[in-house]
Amino acid sequence: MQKQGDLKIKSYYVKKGLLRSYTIDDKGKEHIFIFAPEGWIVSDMESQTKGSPAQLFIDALEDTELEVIEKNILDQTSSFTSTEQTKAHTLNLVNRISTLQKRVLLLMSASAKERYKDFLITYPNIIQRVPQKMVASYLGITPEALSKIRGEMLK
Amino acid sequence: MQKQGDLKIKSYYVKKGLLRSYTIDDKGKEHIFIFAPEGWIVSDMESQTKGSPAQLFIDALEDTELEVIEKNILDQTSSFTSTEQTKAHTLNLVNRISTLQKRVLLLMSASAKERYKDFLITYPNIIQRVPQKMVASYLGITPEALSKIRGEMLK
DNA sequence: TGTATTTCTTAATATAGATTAACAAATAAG
DNA sequence: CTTATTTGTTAATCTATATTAAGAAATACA
Repeated sequence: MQKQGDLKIKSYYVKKGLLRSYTIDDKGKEHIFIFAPEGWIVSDMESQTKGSPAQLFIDALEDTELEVIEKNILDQTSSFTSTEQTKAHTLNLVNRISTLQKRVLLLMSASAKERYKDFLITYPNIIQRVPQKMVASYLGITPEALSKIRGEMLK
Repeated sequence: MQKQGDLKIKSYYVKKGLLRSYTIDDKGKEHIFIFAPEGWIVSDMESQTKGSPAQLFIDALEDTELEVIEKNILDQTSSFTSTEQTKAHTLNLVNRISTLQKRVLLLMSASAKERYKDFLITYPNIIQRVPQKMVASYLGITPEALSKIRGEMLK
């Protein structure tokens, strides 16, 4: 009984609080993939398939209450999951792909200011809750650059 | 019988040839998400869930032979799919997420030259098969910038 | 409380990559 | 073939963002 292709995916529903999921690059710099405030779902996913595309970390930026909504869907040992669960799960993955694709597109085609505006729409009233340097880390720019952009936008 | 959450996902195995999947941004510029040479799998996915994150196009850069490997997994009408198929499908999605995440990370943390090197590793011997301007489009830089980078790398 | 540490702002300078332009090389089309 | 169109190169200039630095504001800490 081989274990190849074994996948661990856990998804959490954020009932209260705020999470971030991020990586650390070669140079030791943090890069935030998503923020997850109330109502969002985060997946803690780790694929053994390819050479690991840098580990993902998740941590709480506020006191947070979570609810585990699915677990180890593809685990070879514990086999049975309902179709409903599978559907919900797949929907999750597809949404995640959409989000990431949009992110790639924005990084390739939009200026830092445009990306910041998109951030404000994607995460309304989160700006008050996270330090600006983390927003910068999400946007892929330096805190200084973000500060300047915000300054410009006040006119 | 409602249709909410209806998802269409088709995946193709590339037996021969070469595909590209790309978007067109507001400014009319093309941005390539992935190349798919022999042995790769492309998903033509369209989620009705959120405000469409820009349509994805797929087309062939060479005469290409495809094999449909899964279809409409979550289609509400045709319900039955084997667990095996579901697993393969999920694996697909997860791989796609890994790839996209790596892409986001590279766009945020690496220079154009570093991304180009990564491209060469990810797609060995594809450079001969696609026009340079498409590689540039994949990297998120201009053809001029890529030309310059290639020039520098020859020393 | 006051002091230390972290975060944010502002400004000067540096740099990667965009833009523009002109030309060369390759490919397509008559 | 000959010409027209697309693709790639090179170089000059411009611009967005990084880097560095120093001070201000906020937060944590003793």
